[in-house]
This record gives sequence, structure tokens and C-alpha cells, in this order.
Amino acid sequence: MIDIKFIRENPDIVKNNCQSRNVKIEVEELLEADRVYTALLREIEQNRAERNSIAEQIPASNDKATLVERGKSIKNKLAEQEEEFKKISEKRQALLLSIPNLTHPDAPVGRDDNDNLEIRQWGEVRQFPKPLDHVQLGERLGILDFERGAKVAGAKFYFWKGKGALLEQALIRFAMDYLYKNGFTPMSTPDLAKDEILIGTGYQPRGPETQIYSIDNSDLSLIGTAEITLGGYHKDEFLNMDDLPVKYAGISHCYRTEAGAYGRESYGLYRVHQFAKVEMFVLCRPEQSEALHLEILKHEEQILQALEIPYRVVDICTGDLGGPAYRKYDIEAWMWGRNEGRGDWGEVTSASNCTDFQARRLNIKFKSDQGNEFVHTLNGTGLALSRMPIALLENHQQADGSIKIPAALIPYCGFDKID
RNA sequence: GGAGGGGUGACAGAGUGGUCGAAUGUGCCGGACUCGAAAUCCGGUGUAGCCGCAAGGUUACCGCGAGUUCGAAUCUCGCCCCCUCCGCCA
Repeated sequence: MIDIKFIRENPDIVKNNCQSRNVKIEVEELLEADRVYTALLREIEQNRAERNSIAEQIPASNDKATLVERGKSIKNKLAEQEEEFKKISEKRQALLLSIPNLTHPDAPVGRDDNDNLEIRQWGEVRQFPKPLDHVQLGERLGILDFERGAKVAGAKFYFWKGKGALLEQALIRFAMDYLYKNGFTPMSTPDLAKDEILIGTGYQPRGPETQIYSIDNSDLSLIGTAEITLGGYHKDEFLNMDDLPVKYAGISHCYRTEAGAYGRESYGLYRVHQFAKVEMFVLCRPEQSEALHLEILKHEEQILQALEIPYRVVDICTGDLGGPAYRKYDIEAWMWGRNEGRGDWGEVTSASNCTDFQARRLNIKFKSDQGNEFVHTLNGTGLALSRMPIALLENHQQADGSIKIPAALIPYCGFDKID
């Protein structure tokens, strides 16, 4: 959520920002709703003030009946006004929530993911005469079972089996350990959260377009990422300025409906309904967020490097940023199974600086010399247990179809190859 | 799941229809005293919105929501959370 005061004072900046982000938003409609809202609020408060003053006079008055009558008439008027106020207030709020965050001036301008800017590459793609994809490798090695997953839970579910299940655990512990050593507090979070927490983090449960599973007859949804629960963790809190930045490494399962996402683009583990993920989440002072954004990216890269997986870093363009991000870097790893088996880059991590956009909705502040300020929040993928294994299996396959475990991971796995 | 108790400011804890944004204590900030500190004394100390150049004024918030009333922290209803005991259970 953007500060309404900022929108009032800088409508053109906000409009241009919406346009460059490729979001169609009625800023004027919001401003009009805000004007009506403010005017009505003023009237209501005047009436309340009068009501309060009459109520105060009654006990000592010798003409109680007249005052009670006046009180009643104000009460009735207020009831009407408050009903109207509720409507305009909801409209204003809905419009306000639909405005995307402001954008970093250096973010590349563009319409969609074709305009994202590659800023560097690391590692060398190992060539094979006939590379297998992770589904073929997984079935052949007996570590990944989509067929049984579909039988038990439907398409896009799977079982990790044998060394595959151990590999999954090893990757989780590897990432948690790495982040712990780098100052992150390990967190194991709920896999469900209340709708208000989802909304606070910038997600929209229960809409027609939603990617989120929600639980019938409750206000709970399955989370799509631990960003939601870690963001909600400090909702409505004041943080101690000297404690900032606060850095969390959360492990949770992630659930996504992925409606309509079938076909080659979402082959195998690339898009699934459930996966585990280690997520970084940081709360900090405004002046710290840009440096921390780069730090998060650095951790993501070092994890990829430790796992010896070639990747490239992409600076996400304005049109592809989504709502909350002020700036976003993705890392794409090489995946042999993509592009009809010819190989291509596939997203494995994403790091966003959301500035105060989420903090405003979640009401997370700290006390500074300037008064009370909203914190900045950032999030980044530590290690996603769906996509990282794709890259791991496909890049570390051997000529005989076995998988060589990278050295950094062997202590966590307890084995050095899968065959 | 059953029975009972409870949710008030940073914390503890009063307050059962009006003068309560809320006693008192602790903590915290400023000041006095002191060579300095402790103790003591004095003053201050919630959040958000609106009006205002400012001083200041005003509205809302006592778990959340709805209701009764001229007036609600206080009464009624629903919900959430916490504690104790019983049952059940990974």
C-alpha cells in the first residue's frame, strides 16, 4: 500500500508509475473517493463532537428531556452518515490497495518478462550428447514419482522416494545452515495463514484469479510462500530500531493452485501444487534496504555456486514487477529439460525489495529520531525444493544416468551419488 | 470435545453506565539535589485520523465485530485468544 498523502500530493508520479508497470489503475477515481471520504469524515466527527458534548451536559442539566431529544436526532443522522461512510471507505480502501508500489529509478523499463535485463552469468553449462530431463532422471533412478503422486493427490503432485527424499531434506538443511551462519534466524512457520495476513503481505485469497487454496468455512488459506507467515509474524508491532535489520530464514511448504498452468512450460517439478521452500525475509530501516537487497541476492548466488549450478541474474523490468516489489532480481538456472530438451534458463530464485509497501499494510513500525516510521521488508528465495532439484539433477547427471552430488552437499546427504 | 476463569496503556494492576484515554505502582525521558552515583523530589511519557502557519482543537481505539442507550472500558449477543481441570489424541 502506498501512502495516500503521497498520492494526493503526487498524482502524476503515481499515474506514470502505474503506466510503466503496465497496471491499469484509476488514480483519479481513488482521489475522488478520497475527497468524498475526507469531507464526510469531517461532518461525522463534527456530529460526534456535538453528541459527546450533549451527553456530557445531561447529568447536570435541569432540562434533560430537550437534550435527550437533541441527542436522539443526532444519533439518527449519524447512523445514516456512518452507513454511507462505510461504503465510500471500502471503495477508497480497495482502490488504494490496488495501487502498486513505486519503482526503483534504475529498474529496466519494459512491458513483460521479455524485457527483463540479464546482468551477469556464472558457471559453465556442462554439455551432454543426450541430456535427460529431471522427470526422466527421477523415474529412472526411482527417486521421483509423479504417477503415484497423481493417483494420491492429483496432477502436479509427486513423491520423493529413497535417496530423493533424503536429498530434499539435505537441501533444506544445507540452505538453513548456510543462512544461519550468515546471521539469519531459522524459523519453521505455519503452512496456513489467516486471510488478513495474506492481504497484508500483498496476496489476494479467494478471488476469481487467485492462486491460493483456501479452507472452506474458515478464514484460513494454505500459504504460497513463507513470505506470508514471516511477514505476518510482526504484524501490528513496533520493532526496536537498534534490532534492525531483522533477518529470518523460514522453512515451510508452499501451495499453489497454478490454475491453467499445464503444458511444456510447467513440465515436471517446474510448476507443482506443493513444494517446500527455504525463504529469506528481512525487516529493516529504510536506508538499509538497498544494501540488504543486494545481500539477499548474494546469498542466493552463493547457494547456487556451492551447488555448482550455472545461472544468470536478471533485473526484472517495470512491467513484470508485480504489486509489492520496488525492485526485483531473479536468478535463472540452466535446465536441460526446458526448450524441448535443448535446454534454457529457468527461474529458481527471486529477491524483492518491497520498501514500506507491505509494512504499511501489516502495520510494522519502528521508532526513530524522525518519529514513527514503517520498516522496509525484503524477501528472497533461499532454496525452493521444486526448482532447485530440477537444476541439480539436470546439471549433475552423468553419462551413465547417475547423479553426482556436489561436494558442499555430501555432508548433508550422507552419499555422493545417486544411481 | 466438556466445565470453569480471564483478555485494560511498555509491564503490573484498579475501574461494573456519565466528570475515564482511563487511578496507582514499575519502567522510560527531562529536570532538581550530588564531586559522581544511588536514594529522594518535580515534570513528562500511547496509536491513528481530521482541522490549523502554529498554539491548539477534535474524532476513534480498554481482544475483535455487532447491538442497547442522550451517553459504553463498564450492559447484551456473536467470534477470537489465553489459563486451569476432565476427556480424547499424533
